[in-house]
Amino acid sequence: MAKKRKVGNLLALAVLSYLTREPMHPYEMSRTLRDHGDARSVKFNHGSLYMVVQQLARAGFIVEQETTREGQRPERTVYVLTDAGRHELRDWLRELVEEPQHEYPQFVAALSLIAALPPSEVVELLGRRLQRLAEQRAEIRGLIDNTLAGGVHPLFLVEEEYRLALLEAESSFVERFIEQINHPETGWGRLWAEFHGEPTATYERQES
Amino acid sequence: MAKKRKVGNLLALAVLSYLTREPMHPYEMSRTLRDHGDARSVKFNHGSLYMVVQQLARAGFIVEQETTREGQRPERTVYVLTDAGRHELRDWLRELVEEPQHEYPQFVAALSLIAALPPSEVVELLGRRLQRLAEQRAEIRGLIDNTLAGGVHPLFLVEEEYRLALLEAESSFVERFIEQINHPETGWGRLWAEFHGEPTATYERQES
DNA sequence: GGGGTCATGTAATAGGTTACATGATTCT
DNA sequence: AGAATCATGTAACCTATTACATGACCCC
Repeated sequence: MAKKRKVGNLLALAVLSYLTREPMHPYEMSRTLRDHGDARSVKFNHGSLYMVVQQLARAGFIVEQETTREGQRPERTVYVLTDAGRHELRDWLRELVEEPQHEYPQFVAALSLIAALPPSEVVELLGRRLQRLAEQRAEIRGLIDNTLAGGVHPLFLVEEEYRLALLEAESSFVERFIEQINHPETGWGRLWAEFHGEPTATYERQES
Repeated sequence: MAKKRKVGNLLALAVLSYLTREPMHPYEMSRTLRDHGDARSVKFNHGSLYMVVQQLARAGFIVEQETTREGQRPERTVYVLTDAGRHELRDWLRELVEEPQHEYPQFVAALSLIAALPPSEVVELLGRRLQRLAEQRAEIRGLIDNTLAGGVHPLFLVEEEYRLALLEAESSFVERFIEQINHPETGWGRLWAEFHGEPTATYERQES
């Protein structure tokens, strides 16, 4: 499924959504992206924004409203949403909410090739990952609490709650994985280590 | 963190890893990617593979070994891993296992802008998402079971187990989210609906 | 023996990221 | 007043995706 959009970059989705509120010039979008914290959810970089705006204009989803200039600053072009644009926004959002997309997180790739590292090292690395995951969770939790304390409605933080849920799931997974490698009876570590020509002592079954 | 790699595409990681086993020509890599099912974990497309191979060669991680030709088929160039390549593979893998990377899943973006849709619709869409999530979980579960039945060691399926864990977490999250919208006392639906100028009947508190 | 599709690669195009440019403002 | 940073945009470069090309093999 997942139809091919004329403009596929998710930045474009944010732009469309901002323009439903009021016309804007690119720099203001840029500012909003960062201030409003949406840059945590959508990959953002200055250059791409101008590109995306162009693409949206070419596709007829937005149009130039006026070009103003203050003093000697560069001109700022203000854009407005068209009907087509409003439609695209809804349609796209609907699709994203309804259909889970197949994605390629880096950790998945790493896991699929992880046998290339020796198990002793993997266990160590996974341990460090657990720490970092805990830090990230704490950070998000902090962000959520602070923002809520400022009177923001929790609806505007769902994406952070979601991220948090995923991080927790990942942490549990990693813990289980470590145990599976280390388990003295049924652990995978032994075969794995042999395969690497590593000393297998750590994984040796204790025949008492 | 996350240092800048000379070749950043994860396809390159797979290529490096294949080449630790034996020299190969690009088409064989392509084949392996698909047969071995790694294309589920690493975004793959024919064109990009040749590009990545070029980049790896330019970076000195692999070198041409020989160029053979069978009959009138196009030439096939066989590549070997260099020491630098072997080193890059380990270093990269280590990083990916140790450091969780900040990523931008589509659903996160959608959630961050979801207030742009009216709550009644959102609930419906989320319901459909739940179904699809269940289907995907079933599919992965099936894949895992079949593969295990074929005698493959579970270590080579960790990435699928991981995916599964994430899908489960997402499902729970979505269920909770739906409840939060619908909850008759504390639900978010009401304010949200008003904000959209929707009839709020569904969310009206029943003052009996 | 003509129509698919497999094997194998190159070239054209579009997309995204980094670097550059330059007036304005603020800091010390 | 010079340094740093903000505001605003363009251009150059690199990456990735699609399209094109062509001989071989297989099916009916």
